[in-house]
Amino acid sequence: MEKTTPLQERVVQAAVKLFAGRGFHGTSIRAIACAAGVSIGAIYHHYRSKEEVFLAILRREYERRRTVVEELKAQGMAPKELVRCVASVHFELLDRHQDSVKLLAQTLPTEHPRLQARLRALEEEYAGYVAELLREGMLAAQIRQCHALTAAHALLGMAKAVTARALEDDAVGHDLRVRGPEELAEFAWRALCP
Amino acid sequence: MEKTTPLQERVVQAAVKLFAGRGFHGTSIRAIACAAGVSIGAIYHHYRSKEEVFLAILRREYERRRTVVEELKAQGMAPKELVRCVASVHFELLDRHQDSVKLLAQTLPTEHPRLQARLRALEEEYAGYVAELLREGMLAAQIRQCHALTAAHALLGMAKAVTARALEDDAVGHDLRVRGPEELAEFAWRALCP
Amino acid sequence: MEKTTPLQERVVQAAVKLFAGRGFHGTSIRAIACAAGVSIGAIYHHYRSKEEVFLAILRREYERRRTVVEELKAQGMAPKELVRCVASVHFELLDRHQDSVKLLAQTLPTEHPRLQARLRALEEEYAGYVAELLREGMLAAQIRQCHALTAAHALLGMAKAVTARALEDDAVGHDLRVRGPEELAEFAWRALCP
Amino acid sequence: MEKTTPLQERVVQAAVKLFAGRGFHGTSIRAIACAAGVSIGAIYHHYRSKEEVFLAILRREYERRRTVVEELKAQGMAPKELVRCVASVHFELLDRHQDSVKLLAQTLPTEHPRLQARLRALEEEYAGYVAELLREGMLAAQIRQCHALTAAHALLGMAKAVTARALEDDAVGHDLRVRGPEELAEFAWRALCP
DNA sequence: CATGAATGAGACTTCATTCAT
DNA sequence: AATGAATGAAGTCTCATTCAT
Repeated sequence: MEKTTPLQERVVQAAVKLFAGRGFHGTSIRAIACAAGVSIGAIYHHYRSKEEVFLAILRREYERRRTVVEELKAQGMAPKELVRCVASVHFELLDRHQDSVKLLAQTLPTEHPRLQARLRALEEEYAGYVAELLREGMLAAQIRQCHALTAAHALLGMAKAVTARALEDDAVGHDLRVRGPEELAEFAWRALCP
Repeated sequence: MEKTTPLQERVVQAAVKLFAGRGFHGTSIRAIACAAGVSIGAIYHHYRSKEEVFLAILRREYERRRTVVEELKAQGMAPKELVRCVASVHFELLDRHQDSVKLLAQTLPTEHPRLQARLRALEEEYAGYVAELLREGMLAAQIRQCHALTAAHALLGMAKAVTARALEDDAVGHDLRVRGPEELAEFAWRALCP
Repeated sequence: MEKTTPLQERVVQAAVKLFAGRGFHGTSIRAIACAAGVSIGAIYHHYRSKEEVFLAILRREYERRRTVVEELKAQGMAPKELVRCVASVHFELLDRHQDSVKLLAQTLPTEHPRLQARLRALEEEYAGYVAELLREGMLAAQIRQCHALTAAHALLGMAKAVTARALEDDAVGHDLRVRGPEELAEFAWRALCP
Repeated sequence: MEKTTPLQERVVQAAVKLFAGRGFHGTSIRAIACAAGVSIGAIYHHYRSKEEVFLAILRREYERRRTVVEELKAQGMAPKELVRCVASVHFELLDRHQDSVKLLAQTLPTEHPRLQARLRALEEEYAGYVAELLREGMLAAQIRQCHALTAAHALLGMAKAVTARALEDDAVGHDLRVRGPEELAEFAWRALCP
């Protein structure tokens, strides 16, 4: 685990909020420094570049999601239930981590040319993790035989899209924040049940 | 229908390729002008800003997708089949329009702060169209009762994610370009069948 | 006298209004063409450049002012009265030619580097004309002995400044449009009476 | 009092010279940066925009003129003498601050559409200050009853025009630089004496 | 460790002007 | 005569990053 200083914590928190609201390019280092109440130089002491700040955040978020699922698994949750959780884990985190959920739902590798490869690797890593879960489920005959990685991407893609829509502040958004998790879990389960 | 001059056609074609490869921010107007073999001024003669070029492209692409589905519907295709098509329409277009497919699979409203609302509206419009298809399917008892708009976003999100992955130039990508359409259609159909 | 086609008339009228409101640089040829309801090309048929349009207007305005004074002189008005008129001639024209008065009151040779010399020449020409009037007044002992060109510039400068202020749409502006001419004439006369 | 860094001082000095010579639009930020021997970014570090540089200069110049008059007043100079000074203060400053005198003599609110209001406010503020001087003079019966603000604008307008002419590098200009102050003071005094 | 002034490349955009039709 | 699409130079401004203090 990365050790983070209090300053890093402040930077990350400010950055998450800004990146989520205005995207990678819409957020300047200066804005982050300002929002975090630290100097520009201080950020460059801890991160090589703006891109590194961005990546550090995404890494942490994907890690967080894996941890949630890993704990459920450790508690003996069955694969068929895990699939539902993967689908709705964004929603579970919505209350306490709205900004980071928004960031994840709104980030695509295209966000920055030079970052493409690394962002993709991050997504692929998480998709690979989910695919592995699916394979275990297939072995346990709790999930239908299918192309695990495709299914993983489909699963994550749908979760991302619905979450993004749920974050809108309109009638549909409000509705989705209530019914989204269940709808999504149901959707996922039906698509993957044997 | 928008009439497009030959120059506009050249601009759009160059822009699609660049936006798809390097994203909105990674693509400069100069690069587009260069690639299209026109002057910078000529682009601004036809489009108010870089954002307008981007929007014009996306509008056209969504329009194209709607047209494809609309034609199938006109030929009498049943809702249960239409759902499969919506899921795999990106793949249908892959051969002739690789760049635009890539662009659509890689674009999120966050791409540009000032564009967010309009990009979202575009996505929402298409999602609304798909939701309407689903509702018709429900009436015909060919699709299970569900929250149509959520299902539409889920459907499109999964298609987007899988397509994006399929566009990668690695083993999985190649594999997906072959098996993706069927997997996706199956995934969608299972999730939505009565 | 320059002959002007109807098209030129439309161009000049539109240009005066725009130049007066937004200055030389704030006014584009396109805006003029648009406001005049003619094509850009048409403007370039009649004027070599935007600068020529601007100069044509200023020439016409200075000419107009000279004509007004010249007519009064032809009617036998005494030098001491003419001085008052020169001071307030802007106001005389205010009702029918608000835009051009505004333009003249707000234009300085600095408006455009490449125009400086020619604008200055125009101002100098008019100042020279006024200086000549003053010299005639001195000969007739109706005006005190003074450095005529200095006095002319002072006279025109004060008229310009007060007119500019009078054109503002506030309480002082309204007040000045009523009392300005008399105040100005009095000011000028006291400064120049023997 | 605004504290100015050495860099700001260099920027302002270069900017004054350029603005005076080529006007606001004829002077590019790049040219200022070049002439000041600083980077473009450095200018934007200290000023929000080119307009702010321009305004900062004008503010300083008007301030300087007020200070000159204020000091004379503090030394007990009578209103009737102060009027003469206000008229010729530009000339007093000519030796040491030729560029800024030129700038002031050649600047009108129209210089830039978006700046109009603020430039006008600056002029109006100074005119208001002069009007107040005139009112004090009227109370002391050293200046004739008149509309103070009109008189102030007239006074400043004439000073501006004569100064501008004096700055020309021809015979008249040379002549005016010698006789201008006295002529102007005389002109002003006659126009305003009881 | 921390600061923030300074850098300068590069982005978007405007606009006077030209020229084929 | 008239049109307006096309040009491309030039302008303002932003921003990631560096470095002396």
